[in-house]
Amino acid sequence: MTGVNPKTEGAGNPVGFEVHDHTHCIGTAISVADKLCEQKALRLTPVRRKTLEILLQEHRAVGAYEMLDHLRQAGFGSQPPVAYRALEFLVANGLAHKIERLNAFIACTHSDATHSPAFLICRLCHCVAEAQSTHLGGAFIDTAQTVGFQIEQTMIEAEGICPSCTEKDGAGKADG
Amino acid sequence: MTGVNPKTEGAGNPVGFEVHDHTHCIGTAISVADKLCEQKALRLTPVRRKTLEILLQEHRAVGAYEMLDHLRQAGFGSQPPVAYRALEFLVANGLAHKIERLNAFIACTHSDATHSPAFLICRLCHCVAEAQSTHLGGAFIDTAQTVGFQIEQTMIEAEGICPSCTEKDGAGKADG
DNA sequence: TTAGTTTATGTAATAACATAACATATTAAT
DNA sequence: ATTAATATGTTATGTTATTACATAAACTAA
Repeated sequence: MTGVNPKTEGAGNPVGFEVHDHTHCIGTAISVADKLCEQKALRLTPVRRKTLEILLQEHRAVGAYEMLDHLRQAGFGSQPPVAYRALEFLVANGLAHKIERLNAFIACTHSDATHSPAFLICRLCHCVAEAQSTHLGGAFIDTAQTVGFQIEQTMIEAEGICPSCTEKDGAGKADG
Repeated sequence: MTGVNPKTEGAGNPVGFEVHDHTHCIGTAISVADKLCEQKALRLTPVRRKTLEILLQEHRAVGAYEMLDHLRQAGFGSQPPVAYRALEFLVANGLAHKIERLNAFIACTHSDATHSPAFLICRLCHCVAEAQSTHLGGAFIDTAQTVGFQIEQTMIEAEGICPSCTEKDGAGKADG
């Protein structure tokens, strides 16, 4: 369904469009989440922690029902709210993001601060990379200010083809 | 459900965050659509035309099932594909956009050319304004190029509070 | 400790959004 | 008129998400 087989991923495999030590990044992210929850007096309960771990392991956008399968296998409840509530908690606290385009969720890779996420979504394999959006083009901000709209949150989702799929798909679509 | 009552809108009412002659803009948009379809040898059939008219009249994001209600009342089929197909046609040909955040559709207000839409979505009344995104911040584009991702389509959806709701909501949240 | 409160989890039921598949009808081309 | 292509109507089903309510665990204040 996604074109990615998460079971074959491991440390050193290419994920998120680049090679990195995946095991390390999971551990780091969990530590960061722990610290954040301690600071904010949030409860990173077993389901929530497990949900975050699954997102980190998969390292791609995971649908709520797919997450539910994982959670059930891990011994948690098997009804939709179990997954939706855990995901909601993670999103609300900046530990994960929802990719609207895919109706799916992904672990945040920049947990250090509140940020406007920007995503690169591969339409072939559904891999997702999170970029630092930092700020939008001035024209957009200007429009908002001119009409008196107060922006609270901005979402940028770019759809296209990831480097891995560009290779598989043939050189015809790449210019280099 | 949406906080907006479309039935009370008319020429001169504030819609899309600013006052304008709504009747005029509907007529213009339909003309543009007619011309575009003629040029591209596309068929703006009765259901499709009616669907576009409804989007233009509402001047806000309309869900597929809400659209279906309208279409049924206008004598068209009453099953989901009727609405989804018409909306798909409009979106595919740049006459409408899907707001992923709301699972809803809105008429395009810049039909003159292919463009990357950017939306301002009011989280209180679900009004939507379309801005010209033109281009994104360089950092984002750079990231894509660096990792070798080929962007095909970009979606920007900003959520916040529209000027109309800012007024109603009290001055507490506004700074002016 | 206990009682009361808040927060989180489990489950059932259902709502909301979307598509597949197939029959019929319309349009365009010959 | 015949054929092919496109569009519509309808049935059925798949997918995503929420409401509502019962139970359990964690916190608070005696």
